Amino acid sequence: MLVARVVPNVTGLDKQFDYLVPEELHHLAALGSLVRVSLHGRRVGGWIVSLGEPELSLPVEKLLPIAKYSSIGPDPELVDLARWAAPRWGTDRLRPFLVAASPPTMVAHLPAARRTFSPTPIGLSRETGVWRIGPLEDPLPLILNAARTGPTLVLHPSPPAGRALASRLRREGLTAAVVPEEWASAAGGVDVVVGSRVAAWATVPGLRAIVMLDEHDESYQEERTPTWHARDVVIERAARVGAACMLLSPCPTATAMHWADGTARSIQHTPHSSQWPLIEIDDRSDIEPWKRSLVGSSLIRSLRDQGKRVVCVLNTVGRARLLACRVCRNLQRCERCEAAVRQRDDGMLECPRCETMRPKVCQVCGASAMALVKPGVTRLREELEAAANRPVIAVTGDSTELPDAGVYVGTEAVLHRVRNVDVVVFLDFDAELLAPRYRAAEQAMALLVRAGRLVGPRDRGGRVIVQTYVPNHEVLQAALLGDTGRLVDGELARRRLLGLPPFRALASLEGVDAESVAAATHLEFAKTGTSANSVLVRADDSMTLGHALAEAAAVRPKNQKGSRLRIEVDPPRA
DNA sequence: CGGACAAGCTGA
DNA sequence: CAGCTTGTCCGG
Repeated sequence: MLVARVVPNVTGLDKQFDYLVPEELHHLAALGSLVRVSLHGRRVGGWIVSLGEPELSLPVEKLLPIAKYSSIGPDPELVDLARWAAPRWGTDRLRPFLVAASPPTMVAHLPAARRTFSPTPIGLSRETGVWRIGPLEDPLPLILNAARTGPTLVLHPSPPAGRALASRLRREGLTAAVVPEEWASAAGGVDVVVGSRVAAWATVPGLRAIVMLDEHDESYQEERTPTWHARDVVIERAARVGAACMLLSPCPTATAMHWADGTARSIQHTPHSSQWPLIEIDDRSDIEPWKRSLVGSSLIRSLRDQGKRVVCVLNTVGRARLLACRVCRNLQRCERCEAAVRQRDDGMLECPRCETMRPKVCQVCGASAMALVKPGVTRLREELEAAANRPVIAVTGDSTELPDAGVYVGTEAVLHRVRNVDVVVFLDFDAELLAPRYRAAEQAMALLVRAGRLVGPRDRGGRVIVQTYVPNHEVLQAALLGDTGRLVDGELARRRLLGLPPFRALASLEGVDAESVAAATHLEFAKTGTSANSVLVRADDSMTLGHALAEAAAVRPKNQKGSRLRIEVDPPRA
């Protein structure tokens, strides 16, 4: 009697069930296999997560047989990795991780291996670590080196760029598979498996090396809970199978650098003067604050250079985030809750806290002439157009097809939407540098890197202009000199002092019973903001944190309707 | 999640 | 009290 424990592929059902493996499936059923089982009278899909279970929850004669074998599933190594990842990100569910590790469509047979290199027995441990490379530097040589030692997994933050990389590797004579589309080919065996975040879970037989490109990129973290991060997954995975793990980035995160320090692995530096774009700091600190406009003189020069394509970045949406009455000079606030109101695209004033709306009329004197103290993208577009003497396009998150123009303005999403750019201008970079988020500095640095790549090398005229009131900020100085290494020591010292990651672990809880669940963990926690629905929990390490959260969330009193609890471990915006 | 079943509400 | 809605429980 062979018994299999199955995780059903059903959301909201975090239980595992035992089934008998029929005789005719003995040769097929493996750890990770995708099967169909009948559960409570319906047929559902699921994964075999263990076989020959010694302690059954029910007597064998009560077990149902597995109804059907569906597909080859994740390698057993990845089922184990999922068991590690679940508590790491505060859950007891394996399902989200098994989904990530599974083929998108059923796979009956694996294709034969196609490898051009025979795996060598030599270890690659000396390659393991963080590689700081220039933003404009080609990572291909590093990838080829890794691939020469055996099957290699390459992670790229953007799926299209990952596919392009796979084509380049094929042109170099290597076999490559892009996951999840070519999951079966990857599982059959190729030289290089390429993919984005979810590729951290790809089945790669004989894995020898993992190369993560742009480790700093935030798309490596899953937005839905569990909020797993591909960087932490590949570090653990590489350690488990004895593969090399190379994290590449022009601006590695403090977490990556701490890992490199802690495991005593080498951090490689490469020279990169020519691989840094030209960054120009527009110091605005000598301008009287009440006279300031976000359209500075350096920006105006670029706008009037009709041959240049210019992208302006401002992270304020709508017409304005802060307004003052031109007559009585009072700052405009919500008549109900007193929060400062913002002006929407349609001109209405809206409270960002309680959503109360009113027309553009001063709540003190009734005048309707307003000064836009903190203007948004919509207003800036008009101002830029007047200064540029040519059309300016506002790029919002949802605008689909972009009209062709010489000048664009938008939130940082504009950096993902526009191509062939000569100049990127950050209108209010201090909002990024000084944002009240513990990762603000590295996030600001990552923005400069993205902008730098968009405009290309300095000898082709590419330029990034940064308008700021804090020109000596260490992020700006590091960017100016093309040396992000100098940032890390200070950043790590600050994080250690404040008890922040990577030295301690954080999770944010959101929902009506956030506070009671936080209390049940017996960990340190604090309310964030004004609402009791949102708390931040802290522990000495992420496993302690995750286990405590998974336990507390599992036993929480099943509250009435709408008691959704969102657990975000390693919250990116905290 | 989704089916089963029980308890609660409504209208004649 | 039939006929319907709403809530709670449970699955191998």
